[in-house]
Amino acid sequence: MEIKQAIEALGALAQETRLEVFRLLVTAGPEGLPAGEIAESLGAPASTLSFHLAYLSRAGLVVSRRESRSIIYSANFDGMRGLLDFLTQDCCKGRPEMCSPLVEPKPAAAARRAKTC
Amino acid sequence: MEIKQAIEALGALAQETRLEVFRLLVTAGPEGLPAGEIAESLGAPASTLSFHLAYLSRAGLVVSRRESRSIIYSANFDGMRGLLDFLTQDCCKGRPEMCSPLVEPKPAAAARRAKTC
DNA sequence: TCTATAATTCTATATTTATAGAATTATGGA
DNA sequence: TCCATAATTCTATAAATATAGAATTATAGA
Repeated sequence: MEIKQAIEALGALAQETRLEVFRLLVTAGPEGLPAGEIAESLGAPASTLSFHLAYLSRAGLVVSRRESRSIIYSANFDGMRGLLDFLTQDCCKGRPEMCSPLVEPKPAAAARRAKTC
Repeated sequence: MEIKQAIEALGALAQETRLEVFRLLVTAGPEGLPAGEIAESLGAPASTLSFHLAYLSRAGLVVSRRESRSIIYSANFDGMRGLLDFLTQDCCKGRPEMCSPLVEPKPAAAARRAKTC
């Protein structure tokens, strides 16, 4: 991921409503949620949400698809992974020891990671 | 890291000059760089840089110390790690498989991570 | 103490972002 | 085709951010 793209993604998440939308979509998984449901869930007007969803979409953090009259939004995990990679490599540039272990919230995480090693 | 703090850190990095400052400070390491050198290095006026450095500082991504007449800024790796943890846990909430392996740039990284497992 | 240096804070201005009602577009069913 | 629903785009306005010169503060050396 290049720097311009990273800045766009960072800016997309640097706002309360959008970060909440993203979190909501992450928990919703690949099935996603229709725009209206997201707006209702956050208690914001449809036009405001539409603005934020477009922002997240431009940033590559969510994707959308039409399904009958609804437009379904879902988290773009590849996009998020791209951002995390950018930050990690940026942060660790030349000094990898300073940013790892990246996550160690509870034993389960360590076990999970052990699998991939 | 809580959500307000994460938004501040994301916002701090979501701007070209500040992201460049942070990258510069990461490569500079714990010794850091004086404010003037950072400004000169980026070709921006001192007052502009001061504004951005204060922003990064508020966000917990850099720290400063006075050294004679200079003020030395350095990357706060703990702060950055906090942000990465927040994002990773947020992104992976309920579906950890979607965001790992987080980094796999070259064999060295895998070896490095293997040590921590 | 006086002067030069390093940086910040003050101030004004320009730019970008956010909010939300009104108007518009797209879809599906009667 | 006509109507209701789901969303977006348009528009205006408010709020936050970014830029940079001028003034101020802090430190060190002569």
